[in-house]
Amino acid sequence: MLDKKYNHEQVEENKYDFWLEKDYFKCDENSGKKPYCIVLPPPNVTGVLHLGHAWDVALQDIIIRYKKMQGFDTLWLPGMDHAAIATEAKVVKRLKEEGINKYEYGREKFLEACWDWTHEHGDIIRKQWAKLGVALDYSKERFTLDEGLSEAVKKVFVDYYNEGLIYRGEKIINWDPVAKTALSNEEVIYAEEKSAFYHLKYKIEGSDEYLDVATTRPETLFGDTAVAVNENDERYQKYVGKNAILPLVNKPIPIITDEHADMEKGTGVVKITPAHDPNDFEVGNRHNLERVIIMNDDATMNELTGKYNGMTREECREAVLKDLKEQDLLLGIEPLVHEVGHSERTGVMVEPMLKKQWFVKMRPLADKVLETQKKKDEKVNFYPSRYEKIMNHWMEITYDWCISRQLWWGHRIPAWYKGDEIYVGMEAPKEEGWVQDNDVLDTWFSSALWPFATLGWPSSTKLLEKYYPNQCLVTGYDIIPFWVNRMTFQGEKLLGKRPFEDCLIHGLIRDKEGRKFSKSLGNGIDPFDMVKLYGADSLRYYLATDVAPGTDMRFDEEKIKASWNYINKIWNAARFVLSNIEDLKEISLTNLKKEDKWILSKFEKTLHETIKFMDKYEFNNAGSSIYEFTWNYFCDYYIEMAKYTIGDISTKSTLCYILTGILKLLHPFMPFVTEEIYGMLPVKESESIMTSKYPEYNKEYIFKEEELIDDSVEFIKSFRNVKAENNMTKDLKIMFDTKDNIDLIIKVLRLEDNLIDKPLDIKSYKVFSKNIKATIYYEKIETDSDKELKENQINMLKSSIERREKLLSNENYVNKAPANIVELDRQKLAEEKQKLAELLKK
RNA sequence: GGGCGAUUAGCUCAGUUGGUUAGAGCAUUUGCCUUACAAGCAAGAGGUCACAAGUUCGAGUCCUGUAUCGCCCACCA
Repeated sequence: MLDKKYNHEQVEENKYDFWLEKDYFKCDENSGKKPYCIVLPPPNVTGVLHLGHAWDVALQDIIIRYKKMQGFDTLWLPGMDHAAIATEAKVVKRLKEEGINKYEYGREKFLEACWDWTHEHGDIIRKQWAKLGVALDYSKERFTLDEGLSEAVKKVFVDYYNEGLIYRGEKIINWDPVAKTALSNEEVIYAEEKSAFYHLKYKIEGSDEYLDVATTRPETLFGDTAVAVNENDERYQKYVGKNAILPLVNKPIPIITDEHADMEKGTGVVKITPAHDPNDFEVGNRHNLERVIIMNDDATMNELTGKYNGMTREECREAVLKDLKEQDLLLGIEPLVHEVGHSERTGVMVEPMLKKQWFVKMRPLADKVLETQKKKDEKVNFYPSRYEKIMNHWMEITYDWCISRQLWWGHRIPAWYKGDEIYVGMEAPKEEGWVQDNDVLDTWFSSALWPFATLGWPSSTKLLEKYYPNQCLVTGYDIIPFWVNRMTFQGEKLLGKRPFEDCLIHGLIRDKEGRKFSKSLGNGIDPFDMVKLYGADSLRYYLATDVAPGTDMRFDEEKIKASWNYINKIWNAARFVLSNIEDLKEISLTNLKKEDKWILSKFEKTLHETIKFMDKYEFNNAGSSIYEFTWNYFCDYYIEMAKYTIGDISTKSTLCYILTGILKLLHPFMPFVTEEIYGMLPVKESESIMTSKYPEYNKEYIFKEEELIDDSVEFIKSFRNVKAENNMTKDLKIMFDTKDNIDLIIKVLRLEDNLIDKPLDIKSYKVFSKNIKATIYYEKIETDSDKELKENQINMLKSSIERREKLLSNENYVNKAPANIVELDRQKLAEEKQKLAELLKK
């Protein structure tokens, strides 16, 4: 006998180990079954799992368990990401707390510390996955920095280099002066900041005239090597060819014309700093200007800035402004709010700087994706489809990807230098004197290979053959530019096929007020606190069903409680069923009663809907569909009715059949409790619900309406309504005009002692459904509120009848609207008229 | 400067191709310890679907515009 209350702790204990022991999570690449593969977005080993991860894996587990039960050979491949810059920052911080400096410690020992960190957090993450009950195939687990991935990464680098798709070049890149590394565009977060246009006086050499140069970054003037105006700008033509005097420095720099100078913007005069601005860099190239780097790697000013040497950017700006003012070179300050780039990881203001870095040439790779996305059967299908636009747009505008990072934790770049010579290869050159590049690759360079490198690529393995392309990828929309896009162009370039057929995108989880979860706000919620309080099943069900696909979610603990209540409801329904079917030997759905047929029909309808929603990844809709069936039909009606025929084989069979069906439909959402209850069924097809078959839509159990009890249900509702609205007590009397099909109604409504067969001469109330009619006799003094209620009812009926009559007299409506809709209106009208007549009679 | 999303009951959210009187959970009101469940049962109340105009017999749903909020993208000196 089950406990009276659902005990999630007890239910969830040991189940995961049982599944693992039975190898239920393992794929079977040698089976003839159709493959269904998802690779898990590898969480960073930086930390532990948060609510967002819980959401992400819950969705994937639902898909995997659903597909497995449907007979697919499922592979859900787990793994973790070494997260180069993020992990390195954590390890640096930890060492610092121990008084150790990264550089003094040395590369080798530092990497050891990183591996220690990785193993520690990897263990925690695996335990967390277990708590959530996710069906990951650990025998295939990978790490972005493991041997296989490293080989794949090297191969891509070498091949691309030989093909000209990877090159080393000196360009303006985003420099993180805290992490002291280059960043890609995607790693730069733009945020609005209060700033100003500073109008600087650049005097014309040998004249009293000057140019008004507006800039937001006066401290970069030391790197100016020209001043540009537009060639069509008549205001400044007379100065072109002359020199301007660089303020403070008093160095002459040429006044040039360039298309970059926009007459409409600012004063139309722009200072050119080729080593610290991407646009100016281009201008510099066009005009062969000198590139003067004026900052150190930590973004302090360097020796080229003279007395400002050693100042931070901010200090230097203050000092420069002060000095400019003193020398009457500051024309004005115009307040301005603009977007300033910050490092995604360290939060520091990014410095555009001229650096020699490695790049991936993006245009040909991106074009291939744009081409493929036009082909219906070859494209990545996004759910919701609008996210496809984000990827396509990115492919259109993307430019070369800076992949080198001045870090230690990661895939070291397979390039060696000897003087001016470069060697790129899988192994170090044999000869003496070659020195390997010190840098590592962007962490996303390896994760971009995740859908196939984890399956053995570049070797042609059985896994790769069977599970590539993956069937689905699940991730948040914030990861599309970093990861989804890059997997797509890499997969299509390297394997000639999309990496996954479907891409299910979910939103971000926020706190109750709609704010992002963040350390600084201190609003974080540990999902495992929730697991402890309500169980993993409750948390998963909540996460999977709360919002429509692709939208953000506001965290609400009350809803997890509601999920718990739902499971408790299922638990108790199971308690009733199991305690009454202990002696059931087999399910026999013959000699069915009307109510059996009714619930079976409802179940088939629910199943049909559920499958439709599951296949579209609309778990919220699938969830509601199952919920409604379980609670409102099975519990509220069928179980109540079953109590009166519980001895029948057909009743027991139907109870068992429906309960089994509910458990199966819910299993992907709440694996633990469904496994627990499934294990107690007297008749079942397999040891575990995980290896049972998902129900298939069966028209055999769709019965005709006249064989069902919908009409009785309608009568029951009508009776309860009249009884409650008139505050009737148990001593009401009722006379049935209809004699057929009323036994069940009498039982459910407990009317055995209230039946009479002759009218009484007291106040009466009509109760009826389409086919069943009865009169309640109940004497009660009518109060004002009763009268009001009745009047309201009459008025509502009258207005509804009026509306419908008008509608039905509209020829356009009757002719153009579908016949069944019109017919329905006619029926309703007739019913309403009848009801009104009954009410008015009294 | 482009693009996307949101706006529906007190709160959090659903509403598929336009079609019964717009739904759910929580909260709320009334009545119930009915032998699976009081974390429950039964019955209610609660919404001019942000605004305006349009198409249509019919609009929460489609078209146009507006407002507010949010997000993404973009080299605005």
